[in-house]
Amino acid sequence: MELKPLDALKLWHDVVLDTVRRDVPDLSARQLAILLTVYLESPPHTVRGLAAKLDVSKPAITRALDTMGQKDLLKRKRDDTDKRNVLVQRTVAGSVYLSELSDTIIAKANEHIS
Amino acid sequence: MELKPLDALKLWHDVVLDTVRRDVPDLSARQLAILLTVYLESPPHTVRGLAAKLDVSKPAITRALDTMGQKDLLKRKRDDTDKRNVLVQRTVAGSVYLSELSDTIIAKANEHIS
DNA sequence: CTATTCCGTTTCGGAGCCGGATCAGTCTAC
DNA sequence: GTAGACTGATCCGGCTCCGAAACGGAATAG
Repeated sequence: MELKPLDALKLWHDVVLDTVRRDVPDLSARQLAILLTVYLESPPHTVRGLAAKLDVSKPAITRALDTMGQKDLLKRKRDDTDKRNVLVQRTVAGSVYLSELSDTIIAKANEHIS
Repeated sequence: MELKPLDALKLWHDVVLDTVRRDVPDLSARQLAILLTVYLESPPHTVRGLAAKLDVSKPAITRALDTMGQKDLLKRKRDDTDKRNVLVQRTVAGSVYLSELSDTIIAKANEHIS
């Protein structure tokens, strides 16, 4: 398998264009990074941990969790063992959203990679 | 070659995370879509054409050209044959930016696709 | 118990982006 | 030449997001 520079950009172009057009729900790069991190990396995920991993401020994470939580893509849960912590958890809607994104990527990839 | 759903998401995760961290210059999804369209699709590129292709308003394109022009990623040029039109053209800095993006995508892809 | 540290949230002023409506400039039909 | 169509840019009020600082609650050290 071989992914050439032009193919890589075309793939990115097609997927980004797709997400821009069907703007529901449109996530910022940060929000998407948070969503993907929570779904792909092993728990637990805390606000502080996510802020450190993405190298952004804590309020930015809190706000992203607010908006994505409102869209049911993610949910908060208090840590019972240490009630200062907030654990970020997955939802069904979030899984569906990423599943669709995955489908889009694969579909576009098949057009460019051979 | 085979790109599985999980691989696709991991690839997206790695690249998005990379772009979020090195935030200079951070482009919105729309801006990136414009940039990729101008560099990948055949000219000419007008404000109206880009607005139609991305399905966004004209002011959004004008503003995106302002900010990306300020960063030298893109430049405007009046159409000599029809002076109503503005032709969006490529720059060296824009090519470099996309080249680096391409490198990142390929590097991450090689970790996930086998 | 008290002081300190750590956590996530909220406040604050500021900056950026949004689309609808409108504008000035250009081209075209007649 | 004049009316109309069409271009990209600008104005406008509104909305979102930003990070630094301050906050309340929870855990920890002494």
